[in-house]
Amino acid sequence: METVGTAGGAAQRVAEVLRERIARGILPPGTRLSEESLGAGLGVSRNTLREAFRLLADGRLVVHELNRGVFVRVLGPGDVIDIYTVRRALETAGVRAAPDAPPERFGALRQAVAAGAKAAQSGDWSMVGTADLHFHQALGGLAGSPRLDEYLSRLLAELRLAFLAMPSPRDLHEPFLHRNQAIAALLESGASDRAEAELERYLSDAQRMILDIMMKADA
Amino acid sequence: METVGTAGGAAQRVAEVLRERIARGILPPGTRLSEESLGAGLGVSRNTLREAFRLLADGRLVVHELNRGVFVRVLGPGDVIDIYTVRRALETAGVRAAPDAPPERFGALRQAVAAGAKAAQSGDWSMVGTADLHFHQALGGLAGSPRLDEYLSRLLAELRLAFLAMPSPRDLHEPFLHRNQAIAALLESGASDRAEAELERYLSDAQRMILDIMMKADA
DNA sequence: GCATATTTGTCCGTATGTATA
DNA sequence: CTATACATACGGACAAATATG
Repeated sequence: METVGTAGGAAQRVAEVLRERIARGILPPGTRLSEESLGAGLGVSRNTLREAFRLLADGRLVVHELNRGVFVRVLGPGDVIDIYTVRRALETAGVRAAPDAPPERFGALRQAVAAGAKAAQSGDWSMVGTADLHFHQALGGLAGSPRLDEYLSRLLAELRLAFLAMPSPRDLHEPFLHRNQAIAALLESGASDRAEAELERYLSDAQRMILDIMMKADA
Repeated sequence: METVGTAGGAAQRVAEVLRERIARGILPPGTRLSEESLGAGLGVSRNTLREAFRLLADGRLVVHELNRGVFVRVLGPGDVIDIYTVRRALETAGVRAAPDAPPERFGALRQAVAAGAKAAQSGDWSMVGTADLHFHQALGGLAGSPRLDEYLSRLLAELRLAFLAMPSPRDLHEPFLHRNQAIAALLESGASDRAEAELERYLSDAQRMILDIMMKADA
């Protein structure tokens, strides 16, 4: 009698499932995560579920209000500004490390650019969005630092919450497709200084765009 | 009948207590944190303790080995290199933001420098170490980003684990006292470019020193 | 403002699986 | 290889807080 099939701990597994559902928008921001109903659906006890909640809360994907329960996080303008501040720090660190990075690391970059182009051709703008996130994860990855990777990964997972609230994924991601490609080209040609400057502009523009749409939606 | 006196959740309280004990060296790296013995001493159940463990594990202060329990983390050379990579990214981001930072933020900087000087006078080199960490936390704080603050805080808490393994706190911290002061002075005079360069050198030297001592201790 | 129902917070007992002596 | 110790996870219980009427 084994309810679990995989190894690695039940709480982590449950957290991963919930992370996925949140990223997909199945559990939209603001949703309340009831211990009872979710636990029944996932076949785990309340105790295990609570451990999973701690994991998610620490990743900022949910907020834990005392004696009220956990809710999928809703991002405000302040959060977006904050996230972009740290993105700038981490991604530019990766770009600055590019000259000393082993050539293999550029593979992830090329791959993400290719995935973005392919998704755009088939009109799957949601997938363009994930390819964009992969590209920027790869930018940070140039630093070759597991911790930097992890922090950036969390940050981008949070940012996805903002993407979910955007009305038109196409308007959101299309303008940045070729800019990713341009940054990748600059990096491969060894012009990491210009790549960094271009990245800074990219991030500024993207931040402004998200904030604009957010403000409009509030009105 | 309330066992707890404070508000905020038992798990978080327990995690905070353990964090403190780890930072103080009461629970040295490698120590095994038994669910049973600790729970009895803290007056909380295993369930609550397990939730606290998840929190600490996520902060990398303890490692959670499946079916074996949790242990206070022992840092290897790779961890130190990694931590300094991310420190560089986050702290230089703070320094680069200094010109646009409101003047109040420099107060934490001055305060940390003063605390370091005072602790050095009284020969309390452990306190010099914490003042050093406060100073660098304040450097990152110049960016005005809650998330950057949090990531840097975690990072420095981890680094403290390495400090605990160092034989002579004085040799470790004394050489850097005046360098913190110099960086602060450069920042206040508006020369953030030179401050950034100085900070980069600082971090390189500190990293090398810790690694040297670590290698020697292994032999 | 009050009483009730729901939900969370915490603890305990227990069965099962895994690692180690 | 067996036995012991321990972590993992479940389910039930009760208190406390919150939400609802």
